[in-house]
Amino acid sequence: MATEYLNHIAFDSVVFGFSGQTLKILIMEYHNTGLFALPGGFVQMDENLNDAVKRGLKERTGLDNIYLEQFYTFGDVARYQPEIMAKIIQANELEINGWEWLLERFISVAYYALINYNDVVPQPDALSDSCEWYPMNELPPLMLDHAEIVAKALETLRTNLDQKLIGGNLLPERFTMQELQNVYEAILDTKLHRSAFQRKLLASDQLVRHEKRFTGKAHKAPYLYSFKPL
Amino acid sequence: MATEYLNHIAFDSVVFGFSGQTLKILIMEYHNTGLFALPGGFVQMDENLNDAVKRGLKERTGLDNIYLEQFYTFGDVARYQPEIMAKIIQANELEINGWEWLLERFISVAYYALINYNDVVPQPDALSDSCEWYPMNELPPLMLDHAEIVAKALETLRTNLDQKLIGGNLLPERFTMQELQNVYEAILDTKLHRSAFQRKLLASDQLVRHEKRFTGKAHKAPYLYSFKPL
DNA sequence: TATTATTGTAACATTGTGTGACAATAATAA
DNA sequence: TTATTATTGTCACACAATGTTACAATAATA
Repeated sequence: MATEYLNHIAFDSVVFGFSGQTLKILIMEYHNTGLFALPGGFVQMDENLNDAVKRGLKERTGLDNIYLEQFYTFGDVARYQPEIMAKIIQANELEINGWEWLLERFISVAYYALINYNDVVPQPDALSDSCEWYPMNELPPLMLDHAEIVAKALETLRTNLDQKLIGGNLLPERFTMQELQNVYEAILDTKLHRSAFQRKLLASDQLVRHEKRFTGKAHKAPYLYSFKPL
Repeated sequence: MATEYLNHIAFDSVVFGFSGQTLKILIMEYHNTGLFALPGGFVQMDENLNDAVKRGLKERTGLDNIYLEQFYTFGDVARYQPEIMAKIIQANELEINGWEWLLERFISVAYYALINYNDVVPQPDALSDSCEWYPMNELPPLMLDHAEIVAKALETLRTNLDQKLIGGNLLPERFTMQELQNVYEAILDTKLHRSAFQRKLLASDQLVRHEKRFTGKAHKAPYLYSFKPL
């Protein structure tokens, strides 16, 4: 057990989803501790770092092929707080023997993921009793430096949003222009001009227009779009 | 010795300098091995990751207060090649005892730095017999995945260049507009329009104009500029 | 004093975006 | 059947940023 993973190295994932006009992320709660944390994990001895993160996400979300991007590695000494890890181990009634490696200092490589909220039923891991969606403005207090990790993830997502046009990863395959605009507004936390937004995205040559979606409401039906495959 | 550093964790630095119209980086050569590598190092048990990198750069360049940015963490299994580390240890006629930790798998956190070429006399470390500037297009074959690290550093520098206006870190305190344009052209590997470049940088409100520089040439003398302090 | 090379800046064209307006249209109400 | 309502797709205009060209200013030389 102790030699299964690379010591001192962890990863954490900020998994973004979009539902009800707001941006949400996955947060786990550890058994009987009141401790909330980002879903994360460790790297097996014979495993690529990126593959370890994909494996972790697969376990939490059931999804393969997730849009995933590494954004920063957190390595301050201040994140070394063995009491917290000891508390988690004890709350799970585990013998410390075999888990000593968890009590050492860790550097954490952080990733963010964009997934379609409706594709997922979040699954806790063995040490946790829940893995749930939390709106970005209603996060519980997070352990260690996880609040800082979330803040940097959002900052990176915002700067990458326009250049990579990745907003669509938070939506189902087909979506309306209004839905896509809602995603952008939730991420950037600003109102955008409908006309300019539509013009810009159509001009980007990255969308395909499909059939209209008739919702039964008394107004013009919007077209559905999807992103062109790479 | 073995417990002084965090096992499995390394850092590498891509140190950019500018001289003779071309972008250069620092490369080290290990004693009697023909192996070339980026300057890097390891993180002490009680040291922040970012501080470890600053310490490493201070040893190679003598400079404090370097413009430094973390850009990616490399963690593929393929970078685990203990033969190479063994070769370096043997070439330095060291006993393997005490250096076993170097033969394990490492994850490397990569940073790039921008420094004023003329401020530096590169210093090799104990295992190396040289630390020298190499033009970007005349790099020697680099060990492990260091060529990939350099490529990603340049890519990141290019995308960050405009938004952060960091080009000035590669120049002396005062410089002409032409010199600054040369830096941008070397980094982006494209020609820029003199007029548009000058207009854009003056409009950015980040430059201070100083006295002219008289070079003795038969033409108008350019103004010197410096970046406004943060 | 004319010449030369380079610099600082203006002028115009082109492109991208902010802002508002308007016709098209899907359902409902009269 | 027709008017009404809300929303959508698109256009028009204004303004800002950038590409492109031109030209006067100027430091040294011929």
